[in-house]
Amino acid sequence: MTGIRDVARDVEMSTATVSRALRGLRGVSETTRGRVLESAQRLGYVPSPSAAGLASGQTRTVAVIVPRVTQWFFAAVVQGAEEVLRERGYDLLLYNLAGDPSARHRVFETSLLMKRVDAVLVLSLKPSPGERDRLSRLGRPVTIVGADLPGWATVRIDDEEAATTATRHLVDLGHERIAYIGGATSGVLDFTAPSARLAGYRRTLDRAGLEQPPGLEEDGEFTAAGGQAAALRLLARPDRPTAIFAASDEMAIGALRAARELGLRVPEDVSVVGVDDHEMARYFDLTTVAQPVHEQGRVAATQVLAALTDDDWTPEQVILPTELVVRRTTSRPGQTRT
Amino acid sequence: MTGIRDVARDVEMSTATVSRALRGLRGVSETTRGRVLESAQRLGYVPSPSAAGLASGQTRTVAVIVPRVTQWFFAAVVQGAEEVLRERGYDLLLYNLAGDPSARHRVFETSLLMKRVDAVLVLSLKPSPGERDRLSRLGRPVTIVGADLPGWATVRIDDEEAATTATRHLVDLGHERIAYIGGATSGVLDFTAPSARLAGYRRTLDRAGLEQPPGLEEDGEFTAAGGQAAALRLLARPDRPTAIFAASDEMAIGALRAARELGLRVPEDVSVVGVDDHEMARYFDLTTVAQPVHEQGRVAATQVLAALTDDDWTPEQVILPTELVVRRTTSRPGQTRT
DNA sequence: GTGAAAGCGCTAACAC
DNA sequence: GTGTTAGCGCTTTCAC
Repeated sequence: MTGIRDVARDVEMSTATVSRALRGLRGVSETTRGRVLESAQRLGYVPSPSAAGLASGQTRTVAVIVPRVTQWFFAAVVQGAEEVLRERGYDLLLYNLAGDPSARHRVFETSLLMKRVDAVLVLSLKPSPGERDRLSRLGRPVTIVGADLPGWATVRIDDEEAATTATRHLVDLGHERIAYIGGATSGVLDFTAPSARLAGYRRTLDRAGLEQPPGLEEDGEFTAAGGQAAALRLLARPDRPTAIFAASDEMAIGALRAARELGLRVPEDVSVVGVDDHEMARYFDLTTVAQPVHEQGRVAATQVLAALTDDDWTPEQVILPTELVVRRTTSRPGQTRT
Repeated sequence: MTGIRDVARDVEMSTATVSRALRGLRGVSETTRGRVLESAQRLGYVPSPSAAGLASGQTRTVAVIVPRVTQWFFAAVVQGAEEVLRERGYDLLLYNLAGDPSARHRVFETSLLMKRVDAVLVLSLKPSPGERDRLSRLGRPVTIVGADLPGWATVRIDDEEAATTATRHLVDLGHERIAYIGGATSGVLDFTAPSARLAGYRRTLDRAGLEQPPGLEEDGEFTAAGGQAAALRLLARPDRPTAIFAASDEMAIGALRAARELGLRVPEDVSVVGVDDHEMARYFDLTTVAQPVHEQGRVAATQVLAALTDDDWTPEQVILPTELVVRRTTSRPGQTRT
């Protein structure tokens, strides 16, 4: 296993110079650098991250904590982050919280990340005060995607605005009985989206002067199955809503299925709009409020890397734009789309 | 930053004993272990993976190389692998090949993985001879998911059988013009699935004594968009097929959309069957051949960990079962499902 | 622009 | 059951 000493011996230089040359530091003559690079290449030298990490205190690794990789949204954010990390020579350590209830505690409460990574990306989780405390004790840059947490570096969309856009779209079409499918607005799973989207929905109905009969807000757990169950309850009501705003495309897709099961036509009998622009949304002809998913990952990664490099870096809150994408699951009440 | 020496000093023992106690090695009295654990806890000791890695030559990290995390199939395999790795205290380093054409080369051809990870999981990629050479030179356990590579540890389904199941389902329903949507069977992207599934399709038609008019096999690139384009070509033919077997659910979903665009009813005008049982398949009512995705990840991870632990380990080829899931996109030609 | 030397924080071999 | 002693393979002062 050729090490840096072998290269040093080969070019008849000290390991210090070889190390500097290999890492592209200044203070090495171009001739030397050239010879070192050639030698390293020829000898098949591969640096040891453990040794470099131990000596320098930097691991060139970033932890990405994700609730559930199998959800397209998270996978897409991870992919965006991976791209920029890889570009800059950083590795991505994946912490998937799904499937193990104790995982969240292990990752956040024990400080196992401390000597393991240079920075942390947290996706769609709003750390509790205790968890925030731990995170800051890490003494490492942290960026949170999809949550609103003043004082922390965050990347997200304006969830309330997204919900407003979706709801207003339904209002503008002439709907008056508009139901909402969302998720729990409290508990450990409260990232920002559930409450902010609910708020946007309510406010928009308010502004439109629409009454909000009780029972038109259901919990769909941000999954397709949950959305289906929620929609089944909503659509079975005597005062059936003519439109449903689901706070995520996956729940909206579940709602579409519920409608079909009940023999209801979409959009003639019920309009459905979601949020995300999930990769499958277009195959369902789903009207939705698109958000830049991949881009959020890129921005978040760029952010922590900047924090690692710049001395005078301060946490920034980035808000990315959303856009209504009208497809074929929404129309005026009782009408086919024109 | 408290290190192992602080703990050693605290319990008045050597760092060697503390190290042994912390790692649960035998040869430490229970009393000592107890005191060490308590002390470590109290002092907030966190081990340094870099130091441990340097000293032991083990990183307790496994690389997972995936073509594209945003594809549900890969994300699900990753999730399965992550679960068992995490259980056993291993970290997962994600290498996503999508989005960077040079990534594959960098990961396989340079030996950057060598001192970085203890083992490697490769998903749905069939390494070229050169890449295989590099991989074995790593001197680390490697398991390949979704490819058939004698001599290597692999986990997969019987792709030819899966294709046979799907095709025979269509034959049994009475279809005679059955088209196929698959992917390139050569080039760097040739994992086993494309060619094996094509073979299964052809063989089944043969056995059924069905002629295979040319032009009924199309490339859908294993994506929904590709499947849609392929189906558009197939369904525009004068001798329109009455059924389509798509080698992945994502392509099948694209085919469903193509049918809808052309005003064709599914399954009355055209039946469609896929492979995978994608999480969205049931929302499309898609008939498919289900494979245990998550489980393949678990088995693969279990395999490399076994290789790491057992001295007398030999590469094993694991084949997991598939199962036909009949939903509503297939029927007798010209008929609604009964 | 380059080198010498001192670690980084652990683990492992061997001694007792 | 526990301690001593060498490193693991780099990076980083501090000299020159």
